[in-house]
Amino acid sequence: MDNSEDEMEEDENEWRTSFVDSPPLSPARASVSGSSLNWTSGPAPAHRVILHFDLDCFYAQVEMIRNPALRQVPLGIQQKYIIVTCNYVAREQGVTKLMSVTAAKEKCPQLVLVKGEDLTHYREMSYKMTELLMSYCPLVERLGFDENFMDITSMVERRLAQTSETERISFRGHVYNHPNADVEASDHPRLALGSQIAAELREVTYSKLGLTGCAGIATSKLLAKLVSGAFKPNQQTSLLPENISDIMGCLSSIRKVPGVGHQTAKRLKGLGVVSVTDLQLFPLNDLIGEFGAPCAQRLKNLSLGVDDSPVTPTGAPQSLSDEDSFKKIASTKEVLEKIQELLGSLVERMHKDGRQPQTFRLTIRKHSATNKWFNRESRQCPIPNHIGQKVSSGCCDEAVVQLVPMAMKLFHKMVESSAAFHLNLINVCFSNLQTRGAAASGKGSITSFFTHSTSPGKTQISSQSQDDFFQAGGNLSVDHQFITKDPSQKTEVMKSSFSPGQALHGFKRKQSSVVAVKEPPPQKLCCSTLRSNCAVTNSMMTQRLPPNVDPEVFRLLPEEIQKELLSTADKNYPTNTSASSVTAAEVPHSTDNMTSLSFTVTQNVKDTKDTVDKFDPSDSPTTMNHKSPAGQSLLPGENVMEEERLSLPLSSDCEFPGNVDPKVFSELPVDVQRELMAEWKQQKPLLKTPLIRKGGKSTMTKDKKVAGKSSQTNNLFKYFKPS
DNA sequence: AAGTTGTAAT
DNA sequence: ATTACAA
Repeated sequence: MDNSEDEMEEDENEWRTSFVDSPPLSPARASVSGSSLNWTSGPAPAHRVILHFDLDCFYAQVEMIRNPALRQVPLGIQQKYIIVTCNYVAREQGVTKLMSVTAAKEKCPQLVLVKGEDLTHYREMSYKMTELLMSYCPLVERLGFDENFMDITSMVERRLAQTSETERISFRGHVYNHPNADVEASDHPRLALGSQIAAELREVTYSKLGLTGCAGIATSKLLAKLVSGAFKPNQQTSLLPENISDIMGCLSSIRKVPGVGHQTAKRLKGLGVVSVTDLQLFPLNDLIGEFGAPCAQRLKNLSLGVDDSPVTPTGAPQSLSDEDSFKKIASTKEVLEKIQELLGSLVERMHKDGRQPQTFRLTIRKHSATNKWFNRESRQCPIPNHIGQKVSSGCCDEAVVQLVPMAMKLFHKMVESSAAFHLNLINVCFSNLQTRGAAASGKGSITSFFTHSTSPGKTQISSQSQDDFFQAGGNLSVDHQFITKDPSQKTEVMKSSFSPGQALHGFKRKQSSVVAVKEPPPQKLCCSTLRSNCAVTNSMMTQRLPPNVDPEVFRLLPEEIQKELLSTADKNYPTNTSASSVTAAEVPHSTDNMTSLSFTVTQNVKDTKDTVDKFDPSDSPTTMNHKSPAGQSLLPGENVMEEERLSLPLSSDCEFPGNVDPKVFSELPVDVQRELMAEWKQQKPLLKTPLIRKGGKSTMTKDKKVAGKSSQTNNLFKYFKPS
């Protein structure tokens, strides 16, 4: 324990070096371009402030938003025979994650199950979360569907600079190992400000998306992640440097250290290393012998709570895959059918993404008595251009037809189909995703965004740019001037990746955030509050509300849900005014993925289905009434919405140029909307360089970004039956 | 471990 | 192409 001082010392140094060193690696190219940026010339932050966000029982939350009646019952999300997650009502009754369905039903006979094999809704909500965070600060890294890291160092520094000496800073939420709030926040002003930002972001995700979650605030990804789970659910915790050794020491085994998986743990065990302290004290040289220098050093550092890995913006996914597991597939015919089915939905998803896949991979899992888990084999091959084009251009059926034989070839490379075989799983995957489209390079105005929807291939906002977009001070316009292309870069062409109607996951917003905002935010009172730039005004939305929707109810919904409803209203509403809020039906199958996304309850719940049905949809007004999480009730956020409503011109006030899709328009950040409309009024385009850039770490390898977001069909309207 | 994705390193 | 790791 007397080496804890040393650890911290070391950590401090790590921060320094990492701050100096690492930015040039990833986001830094972006910064190179703006060599004159004030933030680069300003004092370098002493250390980073990293947030880790972790949404509460994510799949269950999404289902509870889709059907609020589920909020009051024990709910489990079922994939095959497993409860992958469950809500807190179920947890109180002893249900846990990854419990078998039978065990869960024993523990909790009234458990309501929702099938969760189709990840569409989860994926969509997940990207909304990431996008929302990105609208405040571009340095967001996803970890799975329900976690995000964020490097808010520059945001914190800015707030710190704005904070007067005499102002008293305090922590929000918990502080690890300081149960009585006996913390002198002024000793840790950056972390304290980080905790405030975290709290505001959690409020915003609740008000806009209806999602609750935990946050950890610390000086590295490792620590932020470790501390975020200290208080659950829906709470946040900060970790002070003097408590690093506490939190590391508390871990029951090295397996708890993020980055130490099953295999690593086994090898460590072979060396007699089982606890975190074992690893801390284990001779580095011996460790190197087993793992090699880089890995060994990293492991040792992790055990000491040292992690200088940067938050690497994730962007659009690098691969899309679809898979299914099953008891047994033993004939070529079944294989073919399964592959066909999987490809059907994968190709459709790929098409919506808009990029063109260049590599196809087939993965299988063979049944085997021993080592039942982790025997996946795969084969991959290039996709001929003409087939890839069919995928991205939407000739899905034709594409599938041509892909199936390719897949079967790969299959035969792995399985002697003359002999008997027994498969447990099949996975199909597109990777090497290429941004499609010819370019339209220097579209000066972002209006081009609508016409041929520029996709920010590797576009990366310079990291500092619009974080704190709405911070007070009103010096906002400053940032944007810097968003110029790096002349030294090849400044690749902005590629168009999707057509206006297309729905993609996405990061449209990324590029729009690059737009300059001429006027400072209307109010000063937003000083300490976060404001999102992606709002659609309430009034704008209510105008377009279908007649059977109670505006009152509608207004109470999270903003994103409202948008989603609106975006699908035209399609769904007229035909689909349907009735019951809960349909008890078996999820048909994956072909149904894209078409009917209606909520379903599985058969095994027939017994409890009545319980659910009892909840009249007309309850939704109350259930959906999001009050702020911790009962903090009316917060800055409310004012913000008010402000935005007041300050944003309504869509009806302004004629769109013919080539502009109002739907797309409505999804833009308010500021961009405002600006566009100003532009249209004056008919004089402002000069906005779309900015491309990239260069990230591995110059070439990553082609991130792209995509817009998907507004899937969905049946949320059924919760708004006119009462 | 179970299930369905995704990334990174080898 | 495969393994490891993560949620």
